Amino acid sequence: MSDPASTPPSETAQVVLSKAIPLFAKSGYEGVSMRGIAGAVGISGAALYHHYPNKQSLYLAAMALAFEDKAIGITTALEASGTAMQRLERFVAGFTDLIAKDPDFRALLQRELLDGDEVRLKLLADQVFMVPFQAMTALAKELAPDCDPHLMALSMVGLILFHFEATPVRQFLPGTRAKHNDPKLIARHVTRLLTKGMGSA
Amino acid sequence: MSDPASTPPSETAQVVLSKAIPLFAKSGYEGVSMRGIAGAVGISGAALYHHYPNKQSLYLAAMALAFEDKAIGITTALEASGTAMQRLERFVAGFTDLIAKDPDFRALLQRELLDGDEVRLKLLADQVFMVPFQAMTALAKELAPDCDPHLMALSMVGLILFHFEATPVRQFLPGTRAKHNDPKLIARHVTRLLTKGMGSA
DNA sequence: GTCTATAGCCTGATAGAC
DNA sequence: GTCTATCAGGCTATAGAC
Repeated sequence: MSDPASTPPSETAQVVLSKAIPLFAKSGYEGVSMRGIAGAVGISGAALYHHYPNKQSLYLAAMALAFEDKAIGITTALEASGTAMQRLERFVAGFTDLIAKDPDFRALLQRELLDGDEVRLKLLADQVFMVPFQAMTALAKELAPDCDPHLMALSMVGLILFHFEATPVRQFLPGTRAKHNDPKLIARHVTRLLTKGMGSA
Repeated sequence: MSDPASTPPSETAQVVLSKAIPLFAKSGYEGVSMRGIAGAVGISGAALYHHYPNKQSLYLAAMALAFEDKAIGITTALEASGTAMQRLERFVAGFTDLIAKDPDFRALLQRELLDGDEVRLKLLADQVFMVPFQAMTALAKELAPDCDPHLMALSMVGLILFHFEATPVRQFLPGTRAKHNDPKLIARHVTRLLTKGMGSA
């Protein structure tokens, strides 16, 4: 059982989640079977039900682990010292790096946006986005006082995320270069676009 | 059978696709059964196999139909007369409208980016993005000659798309307003961001 | 805590009548 | 072109031994 505040989760229960996360990221909830997870862990399918009452609760626990602590890295860059511009630059670099280095997190994020129910979306919002989002809207108010800060914060996230979402289709589009996969280049591009727009000033 | 260039596809074969598209958009490939599609059409599961040899080919035909003609609306705005700025504004408004008015298309686009194999991604690239993407990079070269046009074109798409992708989670984020769902407002926000950035100039 | 065995259901796909 | 009936196999979940 995964249980809040009574007994600590057993070691195997944690291992199960760590093996399940990449599977769910790659194939989604319906594309992964309990047998498949059990096989990855090295136990039988029935043993899973000793740790989690059903597939849904296992999945929810996996999401909770996959999203754990993700807010911290995003927020620190936003709340660090420096000018608003410097904080923006650090946030873009940091979030780009996070997405680039944790493809499972990115895939699960995309999947939850498509298929998440109220409970799962609230988990995602509370655990990942709530805190940094407020710092982002605050930053937006500073840098672009005449823009809607809510829309601006979403634009920041989407601008970065989409360059990675689009990776699989980019190879079929004209003008692709290997460098377009480089997180550093993407971060520089996004920062420039956010600060100056397309205007060549 | 769905067949290229020999016999025209039967009327039922088309109806099957039009019923399958919203189902695949809502639940994904694995989340939709042949029986489910058959039920939506009003025929038995076995009858489907008279029109399509298996589930995969039915899905592929559904994607081909869902993506049909999507490039046209996107491209016309880009190739219309007027200044580069006017073309950008029309493109953003047009693409935002397309995404807002065809949620199935948006969902299938997201799903293909997550789960599409080479064949399906190439279909998506060729049928939807190839032509407008070239017009977009050309526009980017005009408006932002010192930026990478490939990255800029992707940024335009992602910036618009993400505001709709994020809709289900936005309700749990601070500062949400009903107006943030308005395509016109989103288009205005994106246009402003693309042209001027966050700078309050 | 893990196993084997299995129930009960749903799946994609086929056979053959009409 | 559609039907009913069916197959073979995968699925979640449970029962009960160890």
